[in-house]
Amino acid sequence: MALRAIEKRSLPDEVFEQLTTEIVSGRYAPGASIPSERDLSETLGVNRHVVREAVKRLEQIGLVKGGQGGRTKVLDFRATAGLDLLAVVAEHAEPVEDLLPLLASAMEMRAGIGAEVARLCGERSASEAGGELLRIAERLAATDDGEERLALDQRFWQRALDGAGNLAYQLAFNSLIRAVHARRDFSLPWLEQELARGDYRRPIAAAIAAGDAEAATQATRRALAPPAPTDIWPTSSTTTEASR
Amino acid sequence: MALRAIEKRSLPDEVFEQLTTEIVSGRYAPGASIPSERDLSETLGVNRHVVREAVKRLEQIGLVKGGQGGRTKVLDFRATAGLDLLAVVAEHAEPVEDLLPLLASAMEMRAGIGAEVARLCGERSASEAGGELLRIAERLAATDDGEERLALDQRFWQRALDGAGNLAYQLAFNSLIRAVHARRDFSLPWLEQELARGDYRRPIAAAIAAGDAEAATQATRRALAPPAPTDIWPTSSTTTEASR
DNA sequence: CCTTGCCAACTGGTTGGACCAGCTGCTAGG
DNA sequence: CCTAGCAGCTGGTCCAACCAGTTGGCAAGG
Repeated sequence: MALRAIEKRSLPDEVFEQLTTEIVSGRYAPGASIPSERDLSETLGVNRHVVREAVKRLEQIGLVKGGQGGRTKVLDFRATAGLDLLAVVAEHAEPVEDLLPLLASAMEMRAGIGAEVARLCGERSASEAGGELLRIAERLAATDDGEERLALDQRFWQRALDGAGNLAYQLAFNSLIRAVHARRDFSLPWLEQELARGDYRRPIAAAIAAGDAEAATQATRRALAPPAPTDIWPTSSTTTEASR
Repeated sequence: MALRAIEKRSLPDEVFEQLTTEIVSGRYAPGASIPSERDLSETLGVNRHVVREAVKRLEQIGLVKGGQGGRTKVLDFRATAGLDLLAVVAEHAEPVEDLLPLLASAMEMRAGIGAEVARLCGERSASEAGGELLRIAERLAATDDGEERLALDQRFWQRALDGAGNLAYQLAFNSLIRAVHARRDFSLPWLEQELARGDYRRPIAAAIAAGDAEAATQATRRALAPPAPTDIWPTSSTTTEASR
């Protein structure tokens, strides 16, 4: 049963990826213009409508800005794009070295909003969420499979987010998850080392169940505190090889 | 000089807005299908490409999921969409009552990541950022104009984010800002009451400048702690009237 | 009767070609 | 030298097909 769903890539997907890589890697610098739709269409050998759709998607996530008449210009995504961009950048970061600080920042944010979500969940729905969180934490402590851990971890936080009742945190979490999933090869080792530091979800679940919001925050902060990235990801061997 | 840039709304923008409103307001429930591109194109009196672009944008932000052959289905955005959706929902929330918890959640998140950003900035670039933050805080304390306060507040956090050196927080901040800007009529009063509670940025800046990360976190938490939404936004009068 | 297989109708995906509308930069006229 | 104006570029929209999957119903076979 090692079968997975086939990823269907449409032509606009393809174009979108190429353009994204060019921009994220800096080959199209902020302020510069990307080629016209007609040029791209000819260069890439696809219809202009296809190019158009890809460019429109770039525009939506805040990588470029177009406008009738003028050329389409590359933006400084750090200033204009939203959190959804994180997954896109993670997927297309070109020197893989650029990827590490990026994923580290995502993990750091995960720790930050995790602590806050634990607090809110403890304050707002300790009794409702507590039991289920404890149950998930138990199963998390029992399994050894990396993929299953990742899934359970996600469910754990999903439940905590429900309890926290904050849409913004919920959506932010979704964005982060997407970024992390885009690079499982890097995120799985991270999770492994988190678990290697001991049973780390049960104290959180217990604090929430007990309605001790402050303790839940502290437990989360302790559990998700990031180590140095180099402790997890070997710097060169697999890395530079993957970047070719 | 009360002139503002004219907002150009393209046809896809228009279609996108209509569909978004239908979905966010729940008239197209999760799991249901939206009309086919051809139907929409005929109903709305625009070309199918226009409809197509709008639907593709919905797909990108995680409101619907399409696929060749099958119908395009509405997703449960709480589970699938990223933080970028917040601004979209804020703009299209239909019973305006739905808007209040949403903006409250955005403000709550702002407080949470604000505290974290202040900590990181204090840890990582106290000396570089401290001075400028103090200067902005001074100007913030000196002005009375709401719009200028909003702009300065944004610059304050922008500088702190630079100092924190965390791309994820940076992008999340951009997303939140967009959501808040989408509803200035609600966010300006919020900021007003924050300021009414006293000079609130200087303690943060001072703590950062002093390199006391923990104090910076605490000062931020205190300054941005949310009051009950009803203390700021009158529940009915202007609200229900705006919803018509 | 239920199952199985197939096909028609419908969906999104892609193409090509045309024209409209706004911006930009060069150029001819002052 | 400056400026008005036009030509040629850009993105925006439309029409009319055809390709390629999915779906659901219908009919043959068990």
